[in-house]
Amino acid sequence: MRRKNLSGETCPIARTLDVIGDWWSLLIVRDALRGMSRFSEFQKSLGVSKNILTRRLRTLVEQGVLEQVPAADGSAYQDYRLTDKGRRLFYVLVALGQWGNENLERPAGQPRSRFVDREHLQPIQRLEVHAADGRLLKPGDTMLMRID
Amino acid sequence: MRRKNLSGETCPIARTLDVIGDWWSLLIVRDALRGMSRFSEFQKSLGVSKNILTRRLRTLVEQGVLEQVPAADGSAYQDYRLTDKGRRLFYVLVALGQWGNENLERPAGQPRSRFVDREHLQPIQRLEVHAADGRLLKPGDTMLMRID
DNA sequence: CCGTATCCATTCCGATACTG
DNA sequence: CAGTATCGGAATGGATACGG
Repeated sequence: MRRKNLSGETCPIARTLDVIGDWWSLLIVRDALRGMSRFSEFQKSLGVSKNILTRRLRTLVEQGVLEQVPAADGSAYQDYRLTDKGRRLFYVLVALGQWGNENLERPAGQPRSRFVDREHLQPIQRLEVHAADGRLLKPGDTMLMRID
Repeated sequence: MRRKNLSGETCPIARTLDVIGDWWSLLIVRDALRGMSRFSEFQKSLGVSKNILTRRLRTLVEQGVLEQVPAADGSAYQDYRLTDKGRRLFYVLVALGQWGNENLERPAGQPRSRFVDREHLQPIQRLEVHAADGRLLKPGDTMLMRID
């Protein structure tokens, strides 16, 4: 049988995973956040074959995460740009990157790497989760899922 | 050919995706954050077949996201508990959930759902990213990846 | 340079049947 | 209840060749 379709789930996490719950999609968004927009840039950065890059870009466009605009350099092709919706995946990527930096071994001799905002060159220090009453929530706090 | 192994990448996002960059893993962690620990609980919640649940649980244990402890109720089986490392995926799940709630359609008639901390019953209000100089970073700020 | 079209290998997922 | 074993179908990823 085929993989389950989560788009009808109540849980927003499940619905999100249905959209970008794969590997390449999030890495493409990462590169787009770093300013990449051309097919060849993504391909070079990811080392992925062209046919599957095509497929991923297409579904990201279909889902409104990316949009195609005529290339800025006047070439016959398209630029792939993040939509606002796609740009908001920023938080997801920061969370993934922070978890990796703090919880996974770096391969020997590899430096650390993280997002920096281009204007002020300030690296990201931390990610905070605030409750409705203003308190800061920590990973240890027991959670449940509430239906509003 | 087989899928690329990202565990040797410099980018922490890529390394993280190598560990939990699939569907079921993150949904299992979600349920574990909600307090689930038993095989049957996960299976019922996820609607996944038992053989693949077994596989996922095993790899999550291997990667140190879950650990097996003797069942609290004295039965012959195991409880699957989040390790600290696994518990820190909290931020990733909050980010995914927030993105889903704010950027995806809910299926018709479905209510909203989100994490609430069990003690104070406060729902999560927002997620913030702070730069090293204290400023708040927004999705629109252009980012680049810096190697430290 | 930017893709599309094939083809093949592998992996993944689900159903089912079985065990203690 | 908590798995394991096996099977088949589907989706995925990669190599490669081709076309605008």
